[in-house]
Amino acid sequence: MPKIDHNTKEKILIAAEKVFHRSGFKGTRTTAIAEEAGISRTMLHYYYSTKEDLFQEVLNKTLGAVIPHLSRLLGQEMDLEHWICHIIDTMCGLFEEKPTFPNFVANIINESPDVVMMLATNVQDDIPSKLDALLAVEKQKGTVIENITGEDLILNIYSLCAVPYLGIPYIKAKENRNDEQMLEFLKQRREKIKVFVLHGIRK
Amino acid sequence: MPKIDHNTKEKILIAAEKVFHRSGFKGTRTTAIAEEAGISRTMLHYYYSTKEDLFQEVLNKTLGAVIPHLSRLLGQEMDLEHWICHIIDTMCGLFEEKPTFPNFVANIINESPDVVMMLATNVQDDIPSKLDALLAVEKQKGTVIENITGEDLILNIYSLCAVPYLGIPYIKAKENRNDEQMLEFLKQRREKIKVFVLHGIRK
DNA sequence: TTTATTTTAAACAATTTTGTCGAACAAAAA
DNA sequence: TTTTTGTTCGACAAAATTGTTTAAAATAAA
Repeated sequence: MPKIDHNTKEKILIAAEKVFHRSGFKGTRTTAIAEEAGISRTMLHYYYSTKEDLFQEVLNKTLGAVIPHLSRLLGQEMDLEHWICHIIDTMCGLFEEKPTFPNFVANIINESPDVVMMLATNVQDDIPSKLDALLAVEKQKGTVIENITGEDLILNIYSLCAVPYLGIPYIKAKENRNDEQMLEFLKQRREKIKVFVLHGIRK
Repeated sequence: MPKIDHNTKEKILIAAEKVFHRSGFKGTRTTAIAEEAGISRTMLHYYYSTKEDLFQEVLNKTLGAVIPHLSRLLGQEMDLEHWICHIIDTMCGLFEEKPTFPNFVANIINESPDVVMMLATNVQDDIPSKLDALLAVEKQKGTVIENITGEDLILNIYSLCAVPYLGIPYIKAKENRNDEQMLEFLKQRREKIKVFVLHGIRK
């Protein structure tokens, strides 16, 4: 039995992920995906019947990639300060692996109300509530400000980590950075975010 | 001389702004703009010859709306702390006026390399450098952390202010907020950002 | 070699999206 | 009133996009 060339199918999925993430569903042309993958548009329909199907695969793959990061995050016991650093490392690690992820999230939020509803009802509140618990400990010790919740905190962290990835083309153009310099910028930024957040909640 | 119905033309531009901001150029259908404006698609071509033209008008209008905010911002002398609060109020005020603005910025950055180049070379560095100057004063006094630049700071502020607007549909769905509750959330968030940022740079 | 699978190119149809045209209509000017 | 100018709509043409089909290679397994 002749084997299937998973390589091409995989190439298409990777290209589709890139293009769908950047441009949303309506904004992408299947031609753009084929070009990105370096194959003919016929091949695209050979492995994935329609644009909708391919998008669904991308959606599954992308959301699936978040799960292991989440469980690794939740499976460890430490104090607030260390856990915040842990969250920032995990989040930036995910974005380094999938730099288009923040774009994808922004796009589906504004394009697919059904997916948003699914996420809003299904996504675990584990992280905000764990943060609330750790915050409560520190508040009693008087080491952190009162007027902040776990939800505020995770929103702050997501904001700080995600925006640089939303603006990569701009940040590169602004200072004429090449890919290597961009990575260095993001590496430094991760550490700066840690300092900023830890100070930001300190009383 | 018969008068022109500026009302319809304006309605189209407002609708186009909304749709282009949310979906980018490739992602928007002129039908969606016409529906949003409550007029027929023919009217759209009557006032604006092509989709490209209309997008250009939206681009001009949107970028034009930023100028007064910027000049109001730069025209005042105050210390670091007050100026940071001033920036946050100005930025959130702009986003309140144009809630789709952060989306628009994210879209053109990933869709229009030419606009990005134009912005990257033309946009004033007034704000980062003014922040640098104010930071230098405070660093000498020893009241703020050393390892932060004006660029870091403005990126932090933009991140914190913009992301909630990128995620409005999600934030509304998550807690079943209506429009009024959403406004209240954003109002409170503005104040929380001020506290967070001021603490975040404090030594 | 023979066979089955993968790949491409080209042509094609179907659908969606964009843009145009002409007739009808309204309102102001003559 | 008639004419002119500006506005609106429906029908239509043109272009772009998606998806299918065919034939012909290239490739890998039997």
